[in-house]
Amino acid sequence: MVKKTTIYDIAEKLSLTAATVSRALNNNPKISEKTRKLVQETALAMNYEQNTLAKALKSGKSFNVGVIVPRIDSNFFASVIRGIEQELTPKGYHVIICQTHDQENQETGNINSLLNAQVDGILMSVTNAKTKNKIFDNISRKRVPLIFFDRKKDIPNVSSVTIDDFNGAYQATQHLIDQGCKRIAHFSNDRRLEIFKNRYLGYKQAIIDNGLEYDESLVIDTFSKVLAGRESAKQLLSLENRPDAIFSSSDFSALGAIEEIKAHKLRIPEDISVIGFSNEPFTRFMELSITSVDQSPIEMGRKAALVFLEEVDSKAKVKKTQQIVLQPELIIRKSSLKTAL
Amino acid sequence: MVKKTTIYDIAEKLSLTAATVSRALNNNPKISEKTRKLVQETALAMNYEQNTLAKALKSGKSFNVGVIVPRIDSNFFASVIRGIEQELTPKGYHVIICQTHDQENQETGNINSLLNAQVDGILMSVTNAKTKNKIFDNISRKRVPLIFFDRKKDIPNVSSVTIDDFNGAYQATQHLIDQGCKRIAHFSNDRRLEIFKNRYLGYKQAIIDNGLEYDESLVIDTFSKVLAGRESAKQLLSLENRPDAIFSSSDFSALGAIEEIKAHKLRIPEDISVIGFSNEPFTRFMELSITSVDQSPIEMGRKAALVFLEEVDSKAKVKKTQQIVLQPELIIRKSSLKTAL
DNA sequence: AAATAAAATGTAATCGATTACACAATAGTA
DNA sequence: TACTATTGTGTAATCGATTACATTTTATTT
Repeated sequence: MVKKTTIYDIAEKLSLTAATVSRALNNNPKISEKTRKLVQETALAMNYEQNTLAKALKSGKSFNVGVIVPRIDSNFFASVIRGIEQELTPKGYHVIICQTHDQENQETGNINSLLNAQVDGILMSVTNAKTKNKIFDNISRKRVPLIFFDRKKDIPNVSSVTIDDFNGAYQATQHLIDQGCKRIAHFSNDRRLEIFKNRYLGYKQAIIDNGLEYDESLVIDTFSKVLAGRESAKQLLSLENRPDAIFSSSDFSALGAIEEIKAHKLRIPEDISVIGFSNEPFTRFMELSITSVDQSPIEMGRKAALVFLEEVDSKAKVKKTQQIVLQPELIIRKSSLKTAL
Repeated sequence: MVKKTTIYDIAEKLSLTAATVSRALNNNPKISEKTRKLVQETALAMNYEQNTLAKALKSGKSFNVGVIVPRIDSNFFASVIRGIEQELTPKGYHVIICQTHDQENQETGNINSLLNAQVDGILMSVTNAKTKNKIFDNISRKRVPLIFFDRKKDIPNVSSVTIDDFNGAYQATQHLIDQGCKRIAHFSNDRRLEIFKNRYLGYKQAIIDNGLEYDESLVIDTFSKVLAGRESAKQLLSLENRPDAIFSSSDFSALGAIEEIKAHKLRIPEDISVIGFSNEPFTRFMELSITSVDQSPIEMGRKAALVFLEEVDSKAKVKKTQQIVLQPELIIRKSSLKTAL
């Protein structure tokens, strides 16, 4: 291991003290311009690089930020992370990414690991399961800023950046109605999570506002998986009065539904229209492109990062909690468009 | 900020010294069973948690490992990362993920950031561009283990985990020939990267071994993008003697080719067969599922992590460099299968 | 020139954990 | 009992950077 240059080495070379060198490098005002320049040039010449660990130990900051997501191989979460990076990297933070794979114990483990690694903050999207609040108490006890994005929990004093799922769902459902659909089914998911609850509520409200009949049997609880979507579609297609549209809370289950509908030799969108949620890239790639609700993930990540930056540098005793809500956009494609544009 | 429990707090409470507490917690043999138990119980009761920064400062290790990939929103890289996590997380390491977005300056910046953050190792897949070796000298000068996966560079003393791209390409091409294809085109990419060079060579060898004519004009340099694939396919379809198959070095450009072929009202695989590379999930999802070469990314990640673990703990003066090569698997789907199974 | 203010630098403690070395307590032996 | 091993703890330095406080040097004022 090659010995790295420290401020002591620089100090010795210039017959100064480490304190002076430290101040010169940090542009402390009470250092002469001459010394500052001399030190900085010498540091450069000696290939000096600050030991971030020492700095972190002293300052109590690690300049690491933890991001916990259900998975990274979804375009949505990858894009949120991209947005977070865009704001945080320039500020010197590093983003440590952890995946929960939607498992509660993984979530708890991730949080513990991150806290143990002294992260300066945690930005997360919670898992499907209803996690015990104990671990979150742990975070707040340590005064580590916690910011939820997309999938939040209602915890006092925790900020969040979400989209208006209700409105996204309402728009999608309204579009289906405008296209002439009368019996619109909905693929829901764990409604203990606000995102799924709100998508369900937006769907229901649009049905009611348009004077259509709200039929509980057309609401199916399923998962964000292609196979789950197939199963749920099969269930719907076996109804004696089958639906003429499906609004899914997930692109993946929407895809499964499309596969199943095709397997039944029904036409999309003529016989059954389909809309997904998240605007995953494949919805655009498909031969039969899928209408979906875009959640502006980059924007979401950036906003979450900005909230973190505010909180982490805040000395305020009373934290002002923010609940930012972004507006989603319906991207209309073939799977729901009966009339050519 | 709530004051965290330190070993000094425990020491004071038990009228011991920090040294004893430290040893007791680390199961140092020269501590009495009684003291060890007492200390550990007290630590538990006081909610003691080790300050990893202090430990890292002292040991010179950060227990952070950097992983650099072109992008995380590709199933392949996300899966490699998953494999790395599987091996490293249980050993107490944290994985810091950085994306280059295939840009050389980002790559250099990422490496610098990671080195600055004192990572204990860097696992990476290099960018397309031919990066100057200077930055890599930097890594080796610091004695930070560097392991390449998938996209490597030939640098002395650097281990790598790759797949046998030559063989994967050979298998794919052979399969096309077995299906009766005679004029097989190839979408290549930056052949300064070994993966693309080897896929090209495997393709070429299979053509030659089967006594077919190797036609340079059927090899197109393109990019791993849907649009790039469309453009390249358009180029091929305008040839007077157009190909009857395309073996693409990327699933994304294969998808683009399929779109273009369909736009020309040609049938797949009857008129033109298509094979991709990487086995991205969408290749399975498509209505017209795409034959592709699976690279066992999880396995690749795990292997790379194991190599890292060996190197990081090795006190050996002479590093034994490993070049691990995994075997790919051809996944045959509709886009190339003319005869039903 | 003397007195005072301002600027630059040095001293030393601190962050929390680890560990070589020193020393004390206990056990074992003659 | 006295003497040597053995085992368990304590002391204090260390990792590298930061910073309150003390001290010295330089600049300004009268």
